[in-house]
Amino acid sequence: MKLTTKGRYAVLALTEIALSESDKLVKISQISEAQNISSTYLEQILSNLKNKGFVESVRGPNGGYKLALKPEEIKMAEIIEAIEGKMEPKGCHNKDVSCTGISGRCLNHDLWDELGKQIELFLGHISLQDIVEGKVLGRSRIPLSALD
Amino acid sequence: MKLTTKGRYAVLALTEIALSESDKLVKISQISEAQNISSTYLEQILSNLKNKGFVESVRGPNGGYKLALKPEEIKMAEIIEAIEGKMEPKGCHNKDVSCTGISGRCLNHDLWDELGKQIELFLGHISLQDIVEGKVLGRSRIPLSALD
DNA sequence: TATTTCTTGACAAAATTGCTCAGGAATAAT
DNA sequence: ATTATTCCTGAGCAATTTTGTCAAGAAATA
Repeated sequence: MKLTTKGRYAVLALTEIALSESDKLVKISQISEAQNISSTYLEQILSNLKNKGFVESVRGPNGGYKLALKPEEIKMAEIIEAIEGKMEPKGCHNKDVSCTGISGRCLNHDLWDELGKQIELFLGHISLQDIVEGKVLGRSRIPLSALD
Repeated sequence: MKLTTKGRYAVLALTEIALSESDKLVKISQISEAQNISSTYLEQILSNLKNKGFVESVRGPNGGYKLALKPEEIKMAEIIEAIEGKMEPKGCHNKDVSCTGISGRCLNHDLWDELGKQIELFLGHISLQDIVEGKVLGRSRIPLSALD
């Protein structure tokens, strides 16, 4: 799993865009100043977000970015995955040769798989609209109990 | 949040120890060979796990490690936190000056806080015993819905 | 005493992160 | 047409983190 500033900046940038009046273009310089993030770094990120279809851009004076989708349609998991790549908390790195251990199979594989699934479930259910409306706190849940 | 090989190796090592007959000492060389992990690297990790109270050690011929607690008492979150440090997916890095944005406050802070909470909830409910018994798969859950 | 095993700390190669920089291309206002 | 503005792209790079290695030693046992 991976979660770097790049992914967080992406969410932040999209949040800023979502907060502006609909269809009003938001410039990189605005986001950069508002959030105190390097504008050249943001350029990379927004260019990427554009290629992945989250935003549309207009060049030239008074240009900028706007959302290409409705805020309800943009899920956190999609943003992070687009920017950081597939988030699979790599299990045992040697699934080929070893991964045997004393037990004969890799018991940890399941753990990292399921953790990845949990993260994706969580982020996959939080939309940009939820962020804008502040409906995030208190949504995490205790996992299911071990079955007997 | 952080999850590197060090943390995964720690879980793996403890799993190997938990799988051996109770009170039988497990050597680093055994774990190293079984899982194909550098033994000198494992030394660091196990030494750390010992200092944090997860295992006890015996030096000399036929020495090794054994669990200092019952497998049910050792939770994944504790292991990872002991090895990798507090896992707080740092929200906005500038909570002091900026963090204002167009909106006037940092709306993303909640997201990373809650994600951190979700991860800790998940890993805090999976014990070493669960791992040994293979009771991990299928325990992740969909988050709560946004309240209206 | 010799061997085995854990213990500790310093160090280093490799990978990743978090940017900067230099140029370019499109658009709009003049 | 010219100029200013804005997005776009790729290269490169310093700092940090990761993932170890290595050397020296201490405790225990045979």
